[in-house]
Amino acid sequence: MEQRIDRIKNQLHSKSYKLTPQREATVRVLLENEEDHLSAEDVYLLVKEKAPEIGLATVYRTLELLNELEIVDKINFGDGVSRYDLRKEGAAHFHHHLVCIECGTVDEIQDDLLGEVEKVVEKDWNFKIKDHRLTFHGVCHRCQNAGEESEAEKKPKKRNQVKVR
Amino acid sequence: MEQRIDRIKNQLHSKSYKLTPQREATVRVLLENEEDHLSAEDVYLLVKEKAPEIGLATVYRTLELLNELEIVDKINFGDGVSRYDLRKEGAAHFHHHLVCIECGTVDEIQDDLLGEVEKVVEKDWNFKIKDHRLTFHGVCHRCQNAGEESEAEKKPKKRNQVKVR
DNA sequence: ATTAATAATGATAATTAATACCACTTTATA
DNA sequence: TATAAAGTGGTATTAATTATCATTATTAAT
Repeated sequence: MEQRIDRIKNQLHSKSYKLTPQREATVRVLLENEEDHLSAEDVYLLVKEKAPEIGLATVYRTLELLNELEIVDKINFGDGVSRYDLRKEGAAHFHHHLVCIECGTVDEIQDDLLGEVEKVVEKDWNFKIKDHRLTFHGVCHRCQNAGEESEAEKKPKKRNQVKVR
Repeated sequence: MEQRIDRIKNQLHSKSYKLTPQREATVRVLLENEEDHLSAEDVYLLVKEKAPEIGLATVYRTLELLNELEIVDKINFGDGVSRYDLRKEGAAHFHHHLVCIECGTVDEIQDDLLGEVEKVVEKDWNFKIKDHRLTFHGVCHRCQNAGEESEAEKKPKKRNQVKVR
C-alpha cells in the first residue's frame, strides 16, 4: 500500500504535480476500494469520512488528473455516472468488465482477451490503438445460481453497484 | 427504407406499441443518418427540421423505447452524452467502434471480432453474455496520413463527431 | 356513434453530474 | 522575506436527462 502510494507520488512528481494531502486521501480511498467501481460522488463521500474538509471540486480535479496520468481509467457503464478504476500496476492493457444486469455487480477480467483482435484491427483498419473498452452485459455466475442458493449464502448488495437504468 | 420502417412498425406492434407520426419521424432521422452516432439533441434538431411541432421529451421517450426493443443501441463514448446507434438488421451482435482521439470520428466495425472471446468468457467466468460494448480509442487511418494529405482532400468536420473532453 | 379508458404528446419544471469561477491558502522560487 | 505559481473549497452555473401534468389522440366498450 505505502509503496504503491510512493510510486504514484513519483508519477505525479515526474509531471511536476504534487501529492497533496487531499490527493493522497483520494488515492488511498481508491486503493482501499480497488475492487469497486466508484463514482466521483462515492469517492467524495469516502474521502470525507477521513478528511471532512475536502471539497467535491477537489475530488473531481484529482480524479481528472489521475485519469490524465493514466493512473485511473474513467469508465461509463451506461448508468449515467462516470466511474474511476485504478489501473493495475504493470498491466499491459486496461482490464475488461462483466456487468450483471440482474444484481448490478461488476466483475473484472484481468486477462488480455484482445491481443489477437487488436492485431486484426490495427492491420485491417489501419487504426493505431491507444486504449480500449470492453464490457459484457449479462448474468453473473451468482445470479445464475440464485435459485439454488441458501438464504445464508446470499451476499448483501453493495452500495456502489452499477445499476443500469 | 420503406420496408425497413415497415419492419420496425411490426416490431413495435408485436409489443403493442404504435408507430406514431412522431416516432416515425424519429426513426426516419435515424435511418437517414445511419452512419452517424447522434445524441438525443442531434436527433431532436434533425426531427424538428421536418416536424417542427415535436417535443424534446418525445424524442427522448422514443429513443428509450427503441432501445428497449433493441432497435437502437445506446452507447457512450465518454464525452458526456448518450448516443443512439441503429442495430443492423440481421446482425448477430452489436457492432464495434473505433473512436479517433485526433479528429473525433467514429468508425464502425461490423465484423464479429468477439466470437472466440465470448466463448472463453461464458465458459471460464460462467457468465451468460447478453450484450457487449467494444470500443477502441486511437488514431484513425485518415489522421495517420494527415501529413501527406493535400488541402483539397481534407474533409470538413462533421457536426456530430464525438469529442472526448 | 358516444363515452370511457388508455396511450402518447408537448411544454416546462426538476434533477443531477460535472464544470466554471473566484477568493483564499499553501508551496515553491527569486 | 517577497512574489509568483499551484492547489483548494465553496458555490454558481451548465447541460443532459427525467419527471410532471395538462392536453390530445387512439382504442375499447357500451
